[in-house]
Amino acid sequence: MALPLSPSNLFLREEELRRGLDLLFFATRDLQHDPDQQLETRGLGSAHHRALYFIARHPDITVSGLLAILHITKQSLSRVLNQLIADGYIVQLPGLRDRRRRHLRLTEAGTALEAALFETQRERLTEAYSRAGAEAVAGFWQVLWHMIDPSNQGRVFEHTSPDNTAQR
Amino acid sequence: MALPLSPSNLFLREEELRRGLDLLFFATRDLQHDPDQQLETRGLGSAHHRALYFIARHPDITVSGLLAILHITKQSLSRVLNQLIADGYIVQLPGLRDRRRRHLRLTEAGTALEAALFETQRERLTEAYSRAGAEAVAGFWQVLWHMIDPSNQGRVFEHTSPDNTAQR
DNA sequence: GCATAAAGGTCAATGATACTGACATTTTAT
DNA sequence: ATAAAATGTCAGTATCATTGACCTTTATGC
Repeated sequence: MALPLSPSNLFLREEELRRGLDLLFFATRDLQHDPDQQLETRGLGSAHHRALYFIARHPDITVSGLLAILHITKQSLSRVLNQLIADGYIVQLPGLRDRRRRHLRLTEAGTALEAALFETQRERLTEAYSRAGAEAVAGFWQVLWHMIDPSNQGRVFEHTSPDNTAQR
Repeated sequence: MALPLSPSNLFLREEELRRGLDLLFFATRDLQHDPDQQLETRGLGSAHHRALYFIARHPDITVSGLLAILHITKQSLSRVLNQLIADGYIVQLPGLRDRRRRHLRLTEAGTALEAALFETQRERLTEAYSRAGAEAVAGFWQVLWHMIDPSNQGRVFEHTSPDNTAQR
């Protein structure tokens, strides 16, 4: 017969793990809902939002770099990028050091759109952060950080790639 | 000219908000990847997983209740539920008090499948919780909780509906 | 210099998940 | 008796993803 779990480890019981799954589901559900109207009026979807977001986050990221973040196929990404290019939200610039690489960058319109989409999420995020407090936010980051595959953790905040030399 | 932000509010700057978005993306991306092989071998997808999860979480939930959680149309949910019923993972039981309602319940096979899917996520979650510590987990919950629309917060941990009277 | 690999693009077919709109059934409530 | 609620279904469509095959351009290793 096993002893009851010590109180300090109660947060590892199944109910506490499922509570985290519940909260993650509802929070991301509501958070992703915010930019939707904004996107719909321009004939775009969540896939375009994700691409815009990470190009804003990592200026001059290559196609491979974006694929490594999004974990989709290049055919899927290609469709999304071509639409964003056709609509004038992003541009591709061949690399100087390696001209096979296409570095992705937001145009002025793309920067404006990405900022508008972020604005729809800002209030929810600032409300959540300020209601929870700075210490809670630190914990929030910690737990999420450790949920990420260690092999990917290194890439999360890598904002300047070692080869971001693009024309212009 | 505005004064610089006070250090106590630095966590509300845009970079800190975007950091949360980054972490949420990568953590949920990796977390949702875990059950995928398990699901694929049985011809199921993430939509089936979500339904199984919330039926496990809220035994005897009605179709309306599940729709309110998932925020999809009844046509979309119907397809998913019919597959799960056909495969013997869930059953529908008419309500005793209101026979229009269909209460959803996992079968033995459904309970086993849901448990197997949860197992694929358990290690990642326990690792994250224990590496981050109990205090961080509390913060993790707090921030996510405040990200949820207040109108929905009440329903998050409502495990026994006021009318869960189902046959058998 | 030449073979090979890397980075990227494209065509075609398909699958999973979602949507709108319309309509039907059963049961409850007024 | 009629209206409304809860659920189901048919039909068509959109979005986002997949696999597989093939191609071009450019870089690298020998």
